[in-house]
Amino acid sequence: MRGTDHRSRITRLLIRRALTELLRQKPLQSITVKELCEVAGINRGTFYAHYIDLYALREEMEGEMLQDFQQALSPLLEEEQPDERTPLKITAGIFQCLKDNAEVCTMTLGPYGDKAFAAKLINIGREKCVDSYRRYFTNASRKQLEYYYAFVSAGCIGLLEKWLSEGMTSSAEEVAEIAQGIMMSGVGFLGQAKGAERSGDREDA
Amino acid sequence: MRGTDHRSRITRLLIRRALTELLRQKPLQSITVKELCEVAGINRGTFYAHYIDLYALREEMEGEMLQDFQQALSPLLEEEQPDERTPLKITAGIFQCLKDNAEVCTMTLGPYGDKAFAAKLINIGREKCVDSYRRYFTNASRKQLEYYYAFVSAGCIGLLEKWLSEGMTSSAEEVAEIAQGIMMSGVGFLGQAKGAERSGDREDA
DNA sequence: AAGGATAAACAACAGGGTGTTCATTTTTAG
DNA sequence: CTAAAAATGAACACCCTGTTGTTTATCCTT
Repeated sequence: MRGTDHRSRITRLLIRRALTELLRQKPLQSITVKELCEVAGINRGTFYAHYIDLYALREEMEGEMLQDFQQALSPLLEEEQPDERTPLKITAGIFQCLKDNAEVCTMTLGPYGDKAFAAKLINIGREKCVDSYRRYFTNASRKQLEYYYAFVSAGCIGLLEKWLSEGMTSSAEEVAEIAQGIMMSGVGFLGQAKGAERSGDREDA
Repeated sequence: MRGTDHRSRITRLLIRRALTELLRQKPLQSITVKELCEVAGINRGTFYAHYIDLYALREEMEGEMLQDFQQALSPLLEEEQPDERTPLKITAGIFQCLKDNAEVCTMTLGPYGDKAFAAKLINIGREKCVDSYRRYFTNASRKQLEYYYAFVSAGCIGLLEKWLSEGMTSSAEEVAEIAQGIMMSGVGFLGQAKGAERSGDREDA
């Protein structure tokens, strides 16, 4: 990588914006360096002065998103104020962080996103969550805990994709409540089933 | 596509096997026609005699998997024997079908799989499921139903990926029970939480 | 079994993207 | 203002692509 020159920073910004733009339309593998440089309005040689290839570029951007993500999460996961961090607040914090990084989310988790990155995201939370489950559900088998995590982590990303596809019009809290509700109660989240109906108090609009 | 000649069928078999083989190692976009032909042991020109490009090849294979899938599902979804098709049996049938098509599943849903195909799979069940939900959960909003489906369909695919990564050692029924359990009860699937413990009857080994 | 038809193998081609190098111009920083 | 750093444009050999034309092998029919 080149230095912290004013021009260097601008060039890298142009490159990143071009990639974000192009990843809205097609997968990385269908994007050529030449194409990206035309969109960015820079010389092709200049690209190679900054990055080895398109994959290195995406990796850098994903890495920064990952840092943001972990940083935004750390206060929520700290041991110091266990009274403050209710499950819902943690979930809401996660979705808020995702909303703040909407562009990168689209890039990495949208239709032309990077499956490997999604897997990485999931893995970050895995141990912590499974350990946490294990403390509360002492009778569940390790296998059950792992499968539960596999399901709900993928489910959350599916939810996020849906949210993205709708332009993230709902608030982070709202989506977090949905995720929370499903993870906690399954279909129970949808309210009383027909036939077992009662004077319903539910949480929809 | 060429005719049904004996040689043609063998050639196509070789091509398909080569693609399946290569997709274990890298995404389609990183595979060249040249490479595939070397693996398949055929001439590069011969490939173009059968397929337009690698994407057409994959599409054909995915299409066949999709047909298998819908065919395996149709008896489960028919209206004729509604007493036979309990939710668990349907779910088990789905996972059994996925297990029968393990190779294609790895190809399309594994680490180097095709996000678009997963999305297509999800969309197939969407309307049917949401309509079905709507009948049972008359008080839930459309948005809740859609978000619930987005979550659990993605969750099921996440579960499938986990299952695949473990070589599908568990039975289809077992995985179906897990999926069913989570979808129905959320964390409740994991048994009684600590603090609210009672003489537990759970379903693990 | 012979012969016409079909498909595969082979070779050659232009076209386009890659990654690198070099000389040149522009911009930044001291 | 000057020297260093960065961007540019052009050129390059390389590899993959997709196509075409020719030759060889295999098939199906008679």
